Amino acid sequence: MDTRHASWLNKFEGLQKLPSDLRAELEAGSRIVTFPQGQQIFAPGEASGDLLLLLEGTVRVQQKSDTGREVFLYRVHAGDSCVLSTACMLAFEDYAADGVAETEVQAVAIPRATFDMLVSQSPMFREFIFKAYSRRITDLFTLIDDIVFRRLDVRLASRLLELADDEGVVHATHQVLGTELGTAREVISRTLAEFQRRGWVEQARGEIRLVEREALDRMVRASGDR
Amino acid sequence: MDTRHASWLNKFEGLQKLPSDLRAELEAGSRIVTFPQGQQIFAPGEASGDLLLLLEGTVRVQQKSDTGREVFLYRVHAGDSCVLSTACMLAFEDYAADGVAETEVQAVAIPRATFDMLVSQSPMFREFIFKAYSRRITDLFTLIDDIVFRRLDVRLASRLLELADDEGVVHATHQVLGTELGTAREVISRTLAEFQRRGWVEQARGEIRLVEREALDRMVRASGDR
DNA sequence: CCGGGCTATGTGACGAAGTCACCGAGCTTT
DNA sequence: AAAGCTCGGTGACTTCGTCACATAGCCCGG
Repeated sequence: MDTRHASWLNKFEGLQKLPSDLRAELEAGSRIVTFPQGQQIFAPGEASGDLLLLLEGTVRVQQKSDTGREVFLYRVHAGDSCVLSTACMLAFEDYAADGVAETEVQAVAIPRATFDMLVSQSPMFREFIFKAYSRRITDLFTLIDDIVFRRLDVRLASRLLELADDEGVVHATHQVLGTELGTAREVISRTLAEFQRRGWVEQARGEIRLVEREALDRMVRASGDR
Repeated sequence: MDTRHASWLNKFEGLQKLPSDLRAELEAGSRIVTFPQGQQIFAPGEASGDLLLLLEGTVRVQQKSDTGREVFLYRVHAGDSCVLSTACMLAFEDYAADGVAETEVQAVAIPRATFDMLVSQSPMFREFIFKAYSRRITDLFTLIDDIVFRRLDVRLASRLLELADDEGVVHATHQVLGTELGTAREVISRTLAEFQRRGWVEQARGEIRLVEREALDRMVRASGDR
């Protein structure tokens, strides 16, 4: 292994301190893959067989309902591992979630054999994996909590702040925001109209400019933070 | 190890075929514990340090919200492992879920050291654990799907059928059903009143008698099953 | 540069669900 | 039997989801 180049391993906090023999094996026993934007990365049917660690880009994981609507579940960022693909790997029964590349995605694909080897040999790697699982589970807990208890305007305000770019502009249609929050487009339209009326945002087709971040922030803050 | 008595290992489908040396180690390196009904089994603060496998009884896992209300997340049955306790084990940051013994509970407590040993030595045990994680995650997916998309009357009907005993009686207060479904007591009261008006159930303090299981069943069936 | 045809957004009416305030009815305790 | 609790019932109101349909911005071929 070439030790001059910055190994992708350094992107993953839990893996940086792996003993060097395992690092080498991991690098040798995996490969780097890329997906174009919009590509379906995993789906109920097709078991990929690899564990994916994201280097670049984001993957959105969402649930298709029978009724055709979709709920956003969580987002996998660079530096995260996509543990749901291990569920795929184990060919675990019926689940309706699928993962889509939101941007172009670069990831490390660790095949089952390498994965098994590492899990058995390295307590550190195990911890990495288990932490990833726990994190997903706790994320889902807070999502449920949000859906059940928090008001929609607060959730929307909070999400807008998250999604805004450096200029304070969110590039997303009302429809997209709707599925992100598990609600209907109309509700988003109405809520945004209200924000606009208060002078907090300005809207154009496909984008929302945050004019008064502070106001949005205050709204979020006023209801149990997060 | 005494091989005449039925080992608790046989209660767990994924563990029955463990090689006998590992079986022995597992039995030796773990202990059986019991909790009285109502006992808190794990909570955000206290990391128990053990992985629990349930032999008898049920544990309800729920999320406390800041506002004081609670959401039911899932139920751990006999034969399941309580993987969230591994999250505890790893002392994983902030999560607000806690586990309570619904009945008297008997479980196997596997300490961290034994757990580590088994994970590293047995692919079968690994699969057992990973499947347990995946199962929890997919359960949470369907819970979210339910909360977002299914009508409350359908969810209630379905839950009543699940919770009914052999005589078709559900022993639970409206409040309890409310938190099970992540909704308010009043809503449950109203919905049950409607069921009663239709002659599907009869109510007494703290119990609901299902008179027309078929009707409830039909209602569930009529909306995308499950 | 004009007019389809697409996609994004606006709106009103209504139904379903959650919230609040308060009441009364049953069980328990003393 | 009275006090005190838990459980359940009810009306008024708000928020949210759904449906149907209108309008507005955008792209593209002619």
